[in-house]
Formats: sequence, structure tokens, C-alpha cells
Amino acid sequence: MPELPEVETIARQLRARGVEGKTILSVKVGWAPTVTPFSAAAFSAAIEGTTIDRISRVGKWMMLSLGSGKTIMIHLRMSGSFSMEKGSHDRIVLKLSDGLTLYYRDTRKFGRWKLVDDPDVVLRGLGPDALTRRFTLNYFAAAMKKRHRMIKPLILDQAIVAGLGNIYADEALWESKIHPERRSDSLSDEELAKLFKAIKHVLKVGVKNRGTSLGAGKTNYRDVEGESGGHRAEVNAYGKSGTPCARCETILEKIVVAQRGTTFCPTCQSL
DNA sequence: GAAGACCTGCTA
DNA sequence: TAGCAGGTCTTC
Repeated sequence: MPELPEVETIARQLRARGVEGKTILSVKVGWAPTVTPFSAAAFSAAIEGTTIDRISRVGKWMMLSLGSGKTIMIHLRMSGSFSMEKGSHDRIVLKLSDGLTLYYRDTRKFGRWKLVDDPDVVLRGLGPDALTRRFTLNYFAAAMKKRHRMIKPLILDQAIVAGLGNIYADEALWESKIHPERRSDSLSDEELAKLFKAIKHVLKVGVKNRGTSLGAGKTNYRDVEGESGGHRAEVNAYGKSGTPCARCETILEKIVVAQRGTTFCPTCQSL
């Protein structure tokens, strides 16, 4: 679930909670496959006693830069989250200095913590982060024009632009009135500019609203404080099939595009 | 491209 | 009980 706005929210809240600067006193790994490429014991041994100097984010990756020089790269995948309080499905527990305890929760167990010497080895496989100045209209338009693929899977491709997931991809396409199955090289300059702007816009507003939570339950997104994301009220397409389009009242349709559920307005976003 | 794998839990 | 889920990876 977590896409760029959710990961950004979590990173900000961990900073606000004072996690930067703390020492990792002890580590408990409850689901060994979460940590890679080490065993749970080797992973714990490698990070115990070091400090968390800095928390940063690129795309959907969150990085903890350690005093040891290594970096923990965290990907939340579908259900990863953080809390300062014990809960169910806590997969990793970090006891920090000053009495702080960090709980990494992940119901579906897809999330991964990679301990690396050099984060660039992972990050160079990503396109520019969608909310940075490195992600420009020129770059985006050129990348779309040189491919002949459906637009939705292309904007979900992290190697092209990092940060969008299924929710914000549907939102950006709805906002720019582009059908998710349009071929990328069939889009006009004007459409590309609109889509580019919409991508930045939906993510920015998503961050402002502290991400999107769809409902209740253990796999639903919660921020570090246990709160739901406020962006749900702003969602226009994702998860709203069968309800009227906020622009034209046409009933939104759900289809499958590249194996992902996709909601769009058949009138505003015609092929 | 598509389909399956990795997992658990919610919803219909 | 079947189908689906905010993500990515591997193997056709």
C-alpha cells in the first residue's frame, strides 16, 4: 500500500519522533525473510550498537543511514508500517537509546530491510523521484514517446519514475483525463504535460494529507502515530468504481490493466 | 505482455 | 469460500 506519500509521511514522523541520532541498542527480528541478505542473527549483530544518523526517502524506499557507514534500505511493499507502540504483526523491534522503541509492523510479510554498503546500488535502478526537480517534463515526455506501451504500467514502472503506485497512478490519469490503456507514444505534448503536472500534484497533495487509507483492518495504511491518512476524501478514481465521476457523473468503471485493478471514467478518459 | 510467487486478512 | 488488496520479482 505505501506509495510515495505514505513513505514520506512515515519518514517525517520518525524524524519528528527523534529517531535520528539514536543508538540501536538491540534488535529483534520476528520474521527472518524480512532482512536481507543476512540471517536474522547476522543482521542484528551488524546494526546493534550503531547510530541512526539520518532518515531519507527516494521513491518508495526509506533509508536509515547508520554511523557504521552502512545503510538500512526499507521497502514497505504492501503492508509495512512503523509504530512507536507494540502491536500485532510486529516483525522487527528496535530498542533505541533514550527509551525509544521502534516497531516495524508488516501483516503480509512482503516488506524488506536491506543492509547495504552503498544505497546507490539499489537507487540507480530507479528513475528520478517523482517529487524532485530531477523529474522534469522533458525527461518524462521523452521517456513516454520512445516507448509503445500502455501508459498506466509505464508510470508504475519505478525505473522510469519512482514513487507512484496503483492509487496515485489512477488518480493522476483521472486528473489528466487520460485512459489507462492509451499507448504512451500516442499522447500529445499537451496530454503529456497534463499528466506530468497531475503526477506531481496528486503526490504533493497526498503528502500534505499524510497519505491514503482505504478502510479498517490490519493491512490498511496507518502512519507512525497510528492515524489513517487523510487523503481518502480527495480520491477521485481509485476504489470508486460504480460511483459517479466527480467531473461528469458517468459511472466509473473498473478494468484490469497489466494485472492491476484500474478505475477510470469512460467518458472523461476515453481511448 | 502475462502469470505465478511471496503472505495475510477483509469483503462480498 | 472465493476473490481481491496499496508491490515487486521471477519465469515464461
